[in-house]
Amino acid sequence: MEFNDLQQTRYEKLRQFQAAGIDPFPARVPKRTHTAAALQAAFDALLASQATVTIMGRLRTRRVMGKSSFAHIADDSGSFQVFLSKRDVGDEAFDRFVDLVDLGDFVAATGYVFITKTGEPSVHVTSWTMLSKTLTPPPDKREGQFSDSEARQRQRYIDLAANPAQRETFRIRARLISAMRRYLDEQGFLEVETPVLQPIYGGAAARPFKTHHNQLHQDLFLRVATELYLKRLIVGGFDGVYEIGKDFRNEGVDRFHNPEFTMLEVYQAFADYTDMMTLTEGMVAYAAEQIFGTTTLDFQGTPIELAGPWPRITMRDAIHNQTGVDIRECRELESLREAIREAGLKVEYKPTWAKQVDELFSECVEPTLIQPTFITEYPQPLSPLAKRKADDPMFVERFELFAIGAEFANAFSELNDPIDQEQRFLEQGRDYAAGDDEAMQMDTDFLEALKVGMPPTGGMGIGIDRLVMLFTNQTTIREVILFPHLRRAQTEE
RNA sequence: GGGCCGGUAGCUCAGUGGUAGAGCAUCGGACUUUUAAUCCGUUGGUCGUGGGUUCGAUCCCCACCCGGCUCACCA
Repeated sequence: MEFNDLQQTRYEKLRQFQAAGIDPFPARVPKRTHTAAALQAAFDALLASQATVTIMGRLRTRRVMGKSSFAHIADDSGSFQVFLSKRDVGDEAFDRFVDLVDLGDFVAATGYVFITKTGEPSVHVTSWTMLSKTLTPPPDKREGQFSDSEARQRQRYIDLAANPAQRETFRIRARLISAMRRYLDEQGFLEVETPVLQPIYGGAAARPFKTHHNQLHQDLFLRVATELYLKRLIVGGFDGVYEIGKDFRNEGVDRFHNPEFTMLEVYQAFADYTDMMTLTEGMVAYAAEQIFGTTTLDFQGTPIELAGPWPRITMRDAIHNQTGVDIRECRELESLREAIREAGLKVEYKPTWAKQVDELFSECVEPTLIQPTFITEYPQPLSPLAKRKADDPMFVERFELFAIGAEFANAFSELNDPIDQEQRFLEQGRDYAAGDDEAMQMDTDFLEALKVGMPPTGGMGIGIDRLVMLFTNQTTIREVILFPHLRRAQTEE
């Protein structure tokens, strides 16, 4: 193993521990009586009782003054000051603490609590134990100094260790997922797991990752969505199912996209897309309330109000309000383009009416949606798995949820007519042949399932990572994923 | 993929066509109530990689790698 200068110095201290008969990586650990936070909470009682306490963690700072020393020991809950003196721990133990322990090392300290001259609750140490030697020094004794985003993401373990505040993001992430799971469980939904490796991918407009099963000589795709399997389960008779898991999409990486990301999809029998709106706003508000005790979050200085009901605006109205263009009046590509021209909008031309509507919406409306908003009634060709509106088959019963200018969720009244669904797949196939490499594949087994009969069903998918961004006030998805995708670093030889 | 910006000590960053700088960390010394302790001294670099121009390149030019922002595409 190769060491740099700093690591070499620490390695030599490790050898000195061993020479003194002390294992720098002991298997047995003294019993921890308190975390830093617990010690703080119980401090007054401990001060009165003078009970013996033991805390353990990384040495974060150390101030040596000849024959005594102050230090801070940091654990997952926070940090706590300890005080050592030669008189109390003995010359040998004191010198070892000063000479052989480095910042970042794990140590245990036992003693009794007291308050320093300057009023800081502290542990007066009577003995200490080496728990684990660290060879690589912490980047800086000051928190938050390890700030290079590339280094932080490549070596997340240093980021988390050096920037304890960073751990809070991932605690909130865990609590958010936990809260959503609890909400759905309490409503009677069944959590299920469906295949990640799929012979036919579908359920979203996206390019897949392709892999191969050697023994079966079979190409497989990593799922881009869980939708089509979850709907098969509704066919099977479950009233409500959900899955929280990774989807994989072979696309670019930016502040809203990671090639693998976490999605919640939920399906409810005998329900429609309006029920999904109620479910979505209820679940998100519940999670915020559970985690923060409030439904008002701050995102980059803007208060975001999550308490429902959220505005429900049709795509037609949203576009009309923002641009004056009425997509109901312009039902042909040419007339729509004409209206866009007349309105003086800078919108790229798209090959079909539906895609032109989508472009118009994305450019002119989406960035304006800061507070949670449901946009409803999408053009049918953009929605190959959604049920048509009874009074206007050019549109479907669908909504997407937007906030902070980005899309969060997508939901519809699920198409359960196998004949219509087959036509939609065929239409997708034509799109694919025409060069749309994100179009879905014909899934004949899914059609077989629909032939067996699927009740009217509402379905919804929501991007967990983006929700975590909103909940943790982060502007890039990389900050809410522990190990985001990065290009391979240059080979280090 | 396009445009713009960046990569210098372990970390955070200055800087220059002529021997490479600071703070913190490291190392040595002083110090028994410190608070990112303080004080004195010290070590540490293939200046992202590879070419080119030049007497001389970390600096100028070209290509590439990695990252950030942004545009395009998408949850």
